[in-house]
Amino acid sequence: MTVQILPERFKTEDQRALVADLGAVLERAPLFVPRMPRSGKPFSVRMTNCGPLGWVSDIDGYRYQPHHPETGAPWPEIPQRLLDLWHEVAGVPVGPEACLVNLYGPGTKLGLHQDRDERTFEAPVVSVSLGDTAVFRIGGTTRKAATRSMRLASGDVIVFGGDDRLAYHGIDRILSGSSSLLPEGGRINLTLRRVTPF
DNA sequence: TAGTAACG
DNA sequence: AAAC
Repeated sequence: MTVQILPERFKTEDQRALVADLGAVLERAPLFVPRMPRSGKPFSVRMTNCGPLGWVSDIDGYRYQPHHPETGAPWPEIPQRLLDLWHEVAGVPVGPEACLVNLYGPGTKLGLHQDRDERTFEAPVVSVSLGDTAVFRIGGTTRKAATRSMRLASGDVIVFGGDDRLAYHGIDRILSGSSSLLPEGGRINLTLRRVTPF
């Protein structure tokens, strides 16, 4: 098992500081609704990004690009405390290039998927949970592999590395009202990724 | 197949 | 009815 869980890696004070950092990101890079390739069906999660590259999905497919799909502006910088986290836990001599910001409200789900649009899988994916607890599902590296459910609470960090870098995972449900961290409620997930080889 | 719906 |  190379999925590493760091429970409550961020205490309340640092979680609040992260939320403030994200407020600045959201001002410059508004949330957008991703859509499924081909069908154009909308996701229930809303997204934005920070970093040199951002992950987007629309009718043309999944990809990383350097600009916001609606404003055309470059993504804002990744907040320093997230860069610090990466350098502490990722175990690679380079920084992350993308930080996907996912906002989950009540009823938001994200189906089982792999993070596989990067051009390198050498670096792990580092994920931070903030706000309401999520019912998270994780499986193996094939769709048929058994899955298990676990809860992710505010401040928890997961590192997907090694054999589990390509593990299928998703969000079954958000436990609304389980945290008071976010003024509007809901959950934010931050996903730090290296996109290009190093 | 990062989506949905129907079924048991 | 919700979860799977």
